[in-house]
Amino acid sequence: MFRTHTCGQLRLENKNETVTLAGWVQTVRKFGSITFVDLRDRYGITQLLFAESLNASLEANPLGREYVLQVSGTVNERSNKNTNIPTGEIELAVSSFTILNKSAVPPFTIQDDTDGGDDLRMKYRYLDLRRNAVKKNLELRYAVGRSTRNYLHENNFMDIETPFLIKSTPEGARDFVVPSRMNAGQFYALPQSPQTFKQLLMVSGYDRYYQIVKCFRDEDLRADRQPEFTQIDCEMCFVEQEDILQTFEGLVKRIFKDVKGIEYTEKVERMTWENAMWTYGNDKPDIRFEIKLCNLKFPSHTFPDRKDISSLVSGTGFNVFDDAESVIAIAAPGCSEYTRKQTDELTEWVKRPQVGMKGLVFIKCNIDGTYKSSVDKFYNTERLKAIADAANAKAGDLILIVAGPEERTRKAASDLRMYMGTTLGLRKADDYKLLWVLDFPLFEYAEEENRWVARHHPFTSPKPDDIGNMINNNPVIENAAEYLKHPYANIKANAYDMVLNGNEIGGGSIRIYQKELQEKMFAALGMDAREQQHKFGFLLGAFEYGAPPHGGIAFGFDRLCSILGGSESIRDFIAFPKNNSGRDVMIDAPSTIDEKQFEELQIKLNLHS
RNA sequence: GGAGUGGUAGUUCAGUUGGUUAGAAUGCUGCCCUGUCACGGCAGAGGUCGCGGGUUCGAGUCCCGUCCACUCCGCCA
Repeated sequence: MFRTHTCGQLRLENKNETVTLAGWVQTVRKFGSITFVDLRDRYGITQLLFAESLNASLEANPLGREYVLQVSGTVNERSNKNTNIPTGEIELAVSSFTILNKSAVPPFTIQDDTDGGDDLRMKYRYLDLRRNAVKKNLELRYAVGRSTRNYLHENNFMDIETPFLIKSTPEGARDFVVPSRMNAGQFYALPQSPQTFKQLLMVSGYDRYYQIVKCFRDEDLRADRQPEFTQIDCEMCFVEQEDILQTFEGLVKRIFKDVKGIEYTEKVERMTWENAMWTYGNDKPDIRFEIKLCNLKFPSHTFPDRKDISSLVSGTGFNVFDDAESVIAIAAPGCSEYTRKQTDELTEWVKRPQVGMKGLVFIKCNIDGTYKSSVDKFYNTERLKAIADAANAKAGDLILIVAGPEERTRKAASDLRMYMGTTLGLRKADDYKLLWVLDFPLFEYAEEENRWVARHHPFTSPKPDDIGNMINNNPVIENAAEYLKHPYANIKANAYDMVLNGNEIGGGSIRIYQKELQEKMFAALGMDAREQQHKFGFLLGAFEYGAPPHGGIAFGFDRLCSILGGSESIRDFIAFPKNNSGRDVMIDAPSTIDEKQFEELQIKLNLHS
């Protein structure tokens, strides 16, 4: 045995015991003839005392940061205790030591507050992982995983592995492909998710399946996206939407309890997709704060059931509003005293290319009940008051109004809402609000191809009421300009997303399990019978043999961990993440391969440029 | 595919209007120090200013190109 205890273990009650520790040198503090060394392992830090008797030995074998050390000695009570660390009441008076391995000087400090930048930390990830801050994140990830497995196991879910080398499918994200040597000229794809396999497991009667599993999507990355990421993937049969919502609210609540010690007792809110878009301009709204959108003007075909109040802003000669497809306001609480500088900053913010607004209109609802707006020329007090009332603004609030094309304006209003929420400190880190978003549209219109694409995926069932509508109508879009009038535009999906503090943490649907409906769906997505057989013959075949009603959900494991860990970036919660360009800068992947490998695969490169 | 920001010592950064020898902190090395725990003190080493080209008497600084990183848009069923 290299050690009798860990570096986080010894306490005052171990006083006078003879022990052996092994670990890494965190710091060396030399005081002439005595030397203090902090020894670190996964469990903590223990201070070592090298007394005068070891001086010569230390000079012969000097210690540096990150040297691997084995030390034996006696546990002493410290004369000066350190209350900042759990082992701070004791120290190990070293009687003998062995340098198990030396270390080069690390390129950055291995501390909670490292001086290393992201790039460097990624390149030396094995050093970064020694840091307490990163270790805590991986521990949290492990805890989330354990909690998940415990809950699902207790609820009769069965962990079943599914293959990674599968078949490329047309819909959805770009596949990572893997050439097959034994089947020259043919390719596997890595799964974007185990979707079809888990459905087949339902057909096989494994009525509750789960897996914490890697998924692969070859798309451009973001701070919160990785080319390979992990999902908590689940499927159940003989269930309706309500059963799934209940089961997986339970899972998330359990994770809160196990990992964060939070009893989430309140009811999980629910909202239709239409209502989310109307009220928050976003299909994953952060409902921790009250600010809501006021739809002063909107296209009637987008929200056919909503009341038109555009007369409040139209017809005063203010062209920006008169000509806009949509005009949306939010009331920022307590901001009526904003200075010119502050409002200018907000204007600049919405004019950035990412937001893309031409400008921002302000109405200050002064404490004294008067109004002051940047468009006083066009709007009298009466109108301003009417707008303020519609926006639910109180005295002391600042109304921000954006105008322009519907989609962009709605997104800008939502972005602005989130920005103000953050700026005003309304998005509190320790506040968690769960939300189900329901009744998504089943289809989206793909302009380039003039056809429907599945918003969720092609296995999602329409709402029961919409099945007839789907079966009995021709999916072909005759008039591209009026695709919104096509019966398919209004079909709702039996799908649901779970949203936590403005993040989509999971999503799923009740699946199609009837062969005919599945064929209709594929046809709606532009697949003829031949292509359907080629791509999904196995699934259609399975549906001929007693497929049960089923549905499921998948949670983004990395993102869930990052939210629970209070971080923006999922990279902090992945042991070996990839950078923005999908590179692993530590092992330098992807890389070229040997000519021999190309020959075996019978593949030739044909690089552009 | 598009937009923006950045790249200067091992590391994190500063660097004025284009002007003498490019700085700070930290880390590193050496010496001193018996109670530190962000130890302290003294001394020292350490630079292809991402790369290429241009403007200029003179470029870390201005211009063009390029590479890399990050953030966002498109994309991510």
